Amino acid sequence: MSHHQRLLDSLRQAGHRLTPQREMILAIIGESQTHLTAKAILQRVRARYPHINKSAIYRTLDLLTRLGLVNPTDLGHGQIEYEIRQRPFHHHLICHNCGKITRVDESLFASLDRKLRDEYGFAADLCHFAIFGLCAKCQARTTPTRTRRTK
Amino acid sequence: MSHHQRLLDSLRQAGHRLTPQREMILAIIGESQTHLTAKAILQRVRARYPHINKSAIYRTLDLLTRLGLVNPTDLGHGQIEYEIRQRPFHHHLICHNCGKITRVDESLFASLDRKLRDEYGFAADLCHFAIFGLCAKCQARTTPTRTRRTK
DNA sequence: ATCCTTATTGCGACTAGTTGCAACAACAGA
DNA sequence: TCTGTTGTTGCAACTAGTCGCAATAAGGAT
Ligand SMILES: [Mn+2]
Ligand SMILES: [Mn+2]
Ligand SMILES: [Zn+2]
Ligand SMILES: [Zn+2]
Repeated sequence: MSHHQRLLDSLRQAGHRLTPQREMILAIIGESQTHLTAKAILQRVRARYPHINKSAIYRTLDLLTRLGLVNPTDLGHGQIEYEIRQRPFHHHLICHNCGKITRVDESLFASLDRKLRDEYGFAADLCHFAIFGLCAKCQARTTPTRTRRTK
Repeated sequence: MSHHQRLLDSLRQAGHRLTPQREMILAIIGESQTHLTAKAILQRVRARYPHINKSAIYRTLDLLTRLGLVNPTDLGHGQIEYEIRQRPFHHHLICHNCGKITRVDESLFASLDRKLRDEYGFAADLCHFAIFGLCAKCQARTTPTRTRRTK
């Protein structure tokens, strides 16, 4: 069964209607190998279905998020970006200074997940985090010798 | 030295000007014991200084964030909320289902911090996370006995 | 194939947040 | 205290995202 078909079925099985708008949005997110903004999705759908409105995009993305099919994430680009939710999960390390984004595996969060369950009984959604900080290079640069101020 | 004074000094020492607008915004965030939205801050500043514009609020909050003095966080209420950054850090567990917010200590992230440094040389800003998921009560409710569908 | 219920849509008006620009005012220097 | 530089402000116009509502159409039932 195709990836796209799996998404359509999830929608129907949750009791939602399958509209051409939703089908196209799902096709675009399902095919994409990268994070997509709502604007990018709108533009791509419009290419084949000019009538579509941005509300349908946002409402569909919201629905898919509630169903656990996509992850909305703020990667610091000024708009939310969407990505299909797929195992194995992954996260992103984002450098405040140079903007470099590194993809990391979900296993990093295993111990945090365990602690949250054990100590708080909390079942956390640890499926797509954006973690900001300084990459190795920028740490070296912004703390050169610690003797002289950078201006 | 007062809490408020410490914030003012940080601004000046970083080479920024101390305007009455900034002073009032800092006073309000510094005194607040809770997360505040930009709107709430604007309203409180306006009470004493009616002329102030929302741009000054957003720009000041942005500056304070860049200087590491406040944390902006999306707690799922539809607006960003701001809070003074203070040690010890803390994070929040937020239940998708009932909205309950639990405060947790920064120590939870110690092992993640270590792993990111060791494996990626990444110095993460782990000072104020919002972690969504299901609280203990809501897990019990939404997965009752696993034998019968909920509707 | 037709009908009916109601979920979903497009639309327009709204809120949250950002940005370019000209006027203003902090503050360093004299 | 006065002056000049330039960082900061208010403003207005903009982008991102949300919401209420009337029109539409999905899909279950007959
Ligand atoms: Mn991703
Ligand atoms: Mn907090
Ligand atoms: Zn970097
Ligand atoms: Zn709950």
